[in-house]
Amino acid sequence: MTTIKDIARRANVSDATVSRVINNSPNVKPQTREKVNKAIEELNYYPNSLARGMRSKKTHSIGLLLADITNPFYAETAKTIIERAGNHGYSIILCTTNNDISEQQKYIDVLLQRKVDGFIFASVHWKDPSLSAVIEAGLPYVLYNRKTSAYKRSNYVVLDNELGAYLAVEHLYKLGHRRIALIRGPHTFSTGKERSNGYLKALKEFGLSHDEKLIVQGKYSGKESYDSAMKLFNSNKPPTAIFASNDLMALRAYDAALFCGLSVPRDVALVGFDDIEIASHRAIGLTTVSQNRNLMAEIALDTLRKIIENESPQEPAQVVLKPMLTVRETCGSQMKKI
Amino acid sequence: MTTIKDIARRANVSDATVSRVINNSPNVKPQTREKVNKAIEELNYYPNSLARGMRSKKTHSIGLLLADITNPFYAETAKTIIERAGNHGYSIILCTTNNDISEQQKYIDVLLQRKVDGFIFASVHWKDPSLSAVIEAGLPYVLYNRKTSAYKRSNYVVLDNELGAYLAVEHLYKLGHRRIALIRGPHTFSTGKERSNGYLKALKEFGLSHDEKLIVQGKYSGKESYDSAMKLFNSNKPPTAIFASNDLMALRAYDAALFCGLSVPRDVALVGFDDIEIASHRAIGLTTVSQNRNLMAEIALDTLRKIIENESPQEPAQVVLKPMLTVRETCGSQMKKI
DNA sequence: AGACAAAATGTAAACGTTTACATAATACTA
DNA sequence: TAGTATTATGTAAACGTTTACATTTTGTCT
Repeated sequence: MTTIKDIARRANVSDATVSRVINNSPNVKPQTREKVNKAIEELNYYPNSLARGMRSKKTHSIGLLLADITNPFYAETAKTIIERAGNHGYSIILCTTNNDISEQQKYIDVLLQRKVDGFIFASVHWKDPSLSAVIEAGLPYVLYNRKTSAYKRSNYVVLDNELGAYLAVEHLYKLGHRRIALIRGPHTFSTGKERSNGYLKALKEFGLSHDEKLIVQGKYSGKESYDSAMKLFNSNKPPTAIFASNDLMALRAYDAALFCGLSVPRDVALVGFDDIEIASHRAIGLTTVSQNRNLMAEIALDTLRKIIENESPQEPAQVVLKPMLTVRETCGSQMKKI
Repeated sequence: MTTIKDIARRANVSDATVSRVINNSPNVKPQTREKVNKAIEELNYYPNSLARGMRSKKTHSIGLLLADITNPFYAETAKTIIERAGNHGYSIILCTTNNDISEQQKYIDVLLQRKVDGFIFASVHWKDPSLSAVIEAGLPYVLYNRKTSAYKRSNYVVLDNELGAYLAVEHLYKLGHRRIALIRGPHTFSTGKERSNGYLKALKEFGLSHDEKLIVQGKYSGKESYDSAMKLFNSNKPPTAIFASNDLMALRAYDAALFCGLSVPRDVALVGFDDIEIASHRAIGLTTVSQNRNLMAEIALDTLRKIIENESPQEPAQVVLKPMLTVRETCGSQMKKI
């Protein structure tokens, strides 16, 4: 391993000067800089991040905690974050929690040991004690997509989920649907809760009765939503439309509908949430609540970077983005006459 | 920050003893161990990974380089790797290269500075000089999915892509198809090349003429495959079946077919490669070459871990897994009579 | 040319561990 | 019980940087 000392010896300067060159310190004679760079080149030297971090208390690494990287929503936002971080000299340590708080806790501990400069969470629960370790350590963090009740002064960037859900149901209502079901996401997450709220709000506003039979459970990934949709279709008064709390769930419902021999949208209309890539495929054509994912991820990263680099304990950045409805084929323009 | 010294003082032992406790060294009196653990508990101490890595030359971190995390194939394998690594005390630093060699080179440099214990690559090109830095540094690495010609003695775990493609074309042939097109992946990757080879081999074997007009270009992600499929459909002798080099490309072709008013599989049959999650959705039903992704990712990680932990420079581990064809709806069981 | 300010460089400590080696405590043997 | 082997603990150096401070060099002004 060639170290800063080797360079120093070769260039006939002190370690400190080499360090100055590496760090682009202004006060170094151009001639010296050149000498040092030459030695660096010749010996194929690159600095040791561990030693740097050890001394300077900055590792230029960020912990990113996601529920599930196979959910396209997270994959796409992670991509944005990783690339943007890389462009600014930060590396991303990626951890996936499977929505398990104790997993998250475990990863937070690991990342604290690794001395990350900050955290980005897209994995928090509404009740989530695990952030306390981060806060005690005094490390900056930003939440995206999901908020938590545990720390009101968190930095976050989220969507107006209630509005999104409202728009979805409104659309269905205007198409003539009156029996609109909800496959709700887990209420242990702000997204699940808020989207359910938006659904209920719309029902009330349009004078539709709140029928508990039309509300079924789902998880954001996995097969549960499929079974829940089946339950809806097999009930004695099935819905004419379904709003699902995310696209993955909507796709499961779609799958279940096809299994039941139902046609979408003729027999049942479908709206999802997230606008993942596949939603726009012509074989799917999922109507969905869309959000500017890139923007969300960008804001999350930039906010964190600003906090890390300024160290200024300003007011928490709390951004709420507005969703819009992207209309495709799964709702049709007419509802089936019953 | 509470350090090992604080613990030592509190427990009335030396730093070395604390270190021994932390590292589960055998030679420490149970009573002492308890004393130390108590102090650790009380002061809420956790060791500093940077300092550890600095001294012990092991960071328990692994660099994972992928082309594109939004491709479900990579997302799913990454998930497996991240989780499995976490279970063994390793953290994953994730980098995405967008199939750009210079990006890859850049990330390799960063990861070398960060003193990762090893690399996992699913991003290598067939001609790929960027690994040389890893090899010079003497760090272990494992390739998965793609091989490279640059280093014959690399550890890798890949699929028998040629066989996979052959199976796909064979299936189409047996269904009666004689004009079978290929949307080929970039030949700058082993996967693209090998899958094309399998296609050609099958053509030859079944006595089908090799028609260059039936072979079009695609990239593994992005819209290019859509345009290429359009070209096929708009030609004066369109194919009755298409084999695409991965599922994402097959989905693009599917989309293009629908845009052209073609029915799948009545007007055109479709086979993909990878068997990503959405392929099994009933609205899609993509026939595809499937592989045991979990297995591939598991082997990749376990192989790397073994090398890291044994340090033994054995024979390179070179694993080739066998694919199988998963038949769904996009081929039908009959071809259209022309 | 001399005095002073500014710029460039050097020195050495510090960051928080692990580890080779030395030493002390304990257990075992005859 | 003395002598020895074994186990437990301590000491101090080392890992490769950065940085506060000290020192030297260079430049500016009269």
